[in-house]
Amino acid sequence: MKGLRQRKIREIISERDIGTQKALVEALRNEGLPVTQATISRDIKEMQLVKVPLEDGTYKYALPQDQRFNPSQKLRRALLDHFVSAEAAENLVVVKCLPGTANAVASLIDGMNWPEVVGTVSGDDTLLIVCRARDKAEEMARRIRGIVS
Amino acid sequence: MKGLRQRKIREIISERDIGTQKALVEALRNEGLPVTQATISRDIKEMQLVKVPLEDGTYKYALPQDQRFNPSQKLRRALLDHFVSAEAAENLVVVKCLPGTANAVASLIDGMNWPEVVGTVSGDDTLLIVCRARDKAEEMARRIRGIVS
DNA sequence: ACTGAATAACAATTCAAA
DNA sequence: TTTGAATTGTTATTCAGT
Repeated sequence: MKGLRQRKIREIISERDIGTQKALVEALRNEGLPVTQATISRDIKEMQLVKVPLEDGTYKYALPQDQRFNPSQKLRRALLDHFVSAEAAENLVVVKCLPGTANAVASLIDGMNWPEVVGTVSGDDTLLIVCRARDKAEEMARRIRGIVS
Repeated sequence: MKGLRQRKIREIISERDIGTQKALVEALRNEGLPVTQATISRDIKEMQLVKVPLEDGTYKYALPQDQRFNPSQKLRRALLDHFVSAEAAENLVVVKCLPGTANAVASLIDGMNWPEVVGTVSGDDTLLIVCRARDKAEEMARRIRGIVS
């Protein structure tokens, strides 16, 4: 339950402004995740969310900002959310993701500027990582799987 | 009182880990700034400080992270803390700062990569901004003064 | 406008349970 | 190990005073 809930929390606080844990409890209830404030408080601690005072005098919960700027953290989070599988085929890695998420993952991989990666191509739920050489593809597939495990 | 107190707050939370407003109240008391939690709460809101959950299970107050990474915000903060005066002289701007702070300010100005600036030289409480042309120096002095006003 | 005292609102933790 | 209920601790705001 916890993993799903925490992902949902990230989703909710990214989409709209949530100012209190009570508001977050209600938002989660509406998403079919009944939970109490005590649990949310623990989640916030674990996820290292912060309550940010806004210009307009209100507050909102937000993701820790260094994670927002750190490309490999972003990729890790994206993979944790969307990754299904990764397999090497010749000089390619075929990465399966949840429907509609392959593009997001691909652009994060692009953003890593890994030297062994020539580029990526993505569809709806699958993306290809084009590597410089066959042996690099195997290594890359392992790296991707390693990130989520 | 407020300006000084808020600067002191920034100083304190940068130096050591402060986990609650009560702890901050005490720290300020020790610095000769008697104040109550209510006021701290308002300062935190105004300064947009956040309470960050740390890896070790504790919490600490911290500066908003985008300010930490934003060079012009950093310069602005440094100037608010340390700036005394800025005057153009030929193609130079002579910037006076509080004792011992000129170096810090100079390196932040270097970091701005302003095209009209050739470089900076700094002593203990004075720094020179070397501009490409005389008319640029006047403009630069105005810009510096503008930042703090 | 700024502040403190009191209070309300909110968040973290304890304790017990599954 | 995870959770909720109750509790305690902490923080935001109200209200009054300067």
